[in-house]
Amino acid sequence: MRYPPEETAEKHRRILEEAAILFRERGFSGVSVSEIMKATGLTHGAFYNHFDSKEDLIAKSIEEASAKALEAMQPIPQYVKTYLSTEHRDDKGRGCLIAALGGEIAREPAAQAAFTQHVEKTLQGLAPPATSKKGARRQAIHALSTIIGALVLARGVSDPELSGEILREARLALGE
Amino acid sequence: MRYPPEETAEKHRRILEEAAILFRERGFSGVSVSEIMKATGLTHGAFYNHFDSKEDLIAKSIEEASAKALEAMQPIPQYVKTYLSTEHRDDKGRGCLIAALGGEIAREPAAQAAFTQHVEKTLQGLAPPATSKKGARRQAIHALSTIIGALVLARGVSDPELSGEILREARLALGE
DNA sequence: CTTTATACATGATGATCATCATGCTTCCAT
DNA sequence: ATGGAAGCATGATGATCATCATGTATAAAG
Repeated sequence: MRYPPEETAEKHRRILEEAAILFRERGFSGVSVSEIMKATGLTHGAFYNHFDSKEDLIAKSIEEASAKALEAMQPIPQYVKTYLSTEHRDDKGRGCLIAALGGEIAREPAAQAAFTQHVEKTLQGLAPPATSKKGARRQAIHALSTIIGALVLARGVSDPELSGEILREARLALGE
Repeated sequence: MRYPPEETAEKHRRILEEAAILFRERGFSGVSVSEIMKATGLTHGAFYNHFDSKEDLIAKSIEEASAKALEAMQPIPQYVKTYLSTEHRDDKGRGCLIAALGGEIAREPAAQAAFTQHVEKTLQGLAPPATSKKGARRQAIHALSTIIGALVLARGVSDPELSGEILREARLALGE
């Protein structure tokens, strides 16, 4: 049956939200369209009323995750600290898009435009043009690269001690 | 038909080699068992004479890629330079295992033991206990994290200028 | 108050896979 | 030499998907 536009828009939002979480948790190919729809309380049939294809959803869900991440950004020192926490390491679904999906995005052309925007905006958030200090841009690239790499390592490694060491040492190497 | 042991061993090696390349290029779920076998000149039927399952192959191919990577290791300055080159960025198949598959390995329990070994050995290669300088271990973790993160970013971004900037600035931030 | 299009559910469809079953041929142990 | 098993190819099997087709109830347009 037909539904009022607000309800439809709300469902659309929730599909995006669930997709953004599930994709970060299990990867693009690790989650089926059906699962995403089920997670939002609908069935697979409704999917194509909201998106053109799974690829389309992937691109849009990256924008969704990006927007939320940019809202929560902080100056470098605090950002590094929360980014390299064990809580972030253990909460992929709500965590950094880049660390969770960067590798797969490199193979998913449909996702790269949104990803590029996200990276550029994140760098600008870390090195505000207002500050415009010499080397601020380089420092942003350096810090972002380091925390992403460290998080990927800390998540992939099965030894909890090594995982913790990586987080800690990367934090210290970035000065606190 | 039956084949002499040397031929069989050689085929086994080539399956591993092709798998290690294809997985890095397209991800674990992006490559089928059939494709890998075809790439080595065999058919899918022979696969289970060599490995227990695809998961088994994944674990073994990580060991294969790791061994080759460790052979080619260098002291940090040179390592950083070649790691953050556009050539490495554009040759995922023969490049760093961690940057190409780190994200997926975090979701593949069967792969994590081999991955953990690889990370630990790489760190030891970058911070030789012989050198045993204060902070060598931290420096190794820092450098490795940074180059991995930078490579993931440079590969995922569709703007070639941004991609190049990331490689360059990360290199400079690590002191040339 | 009709009419129409929308949003959804259920149920195909066709493709892709990992894995298994079978049979043939050749190596190897006896 | 000979019986058995190894190594491979071909061809199931069954599961999982993305996507499409259809029916239906209702909101919105006229």
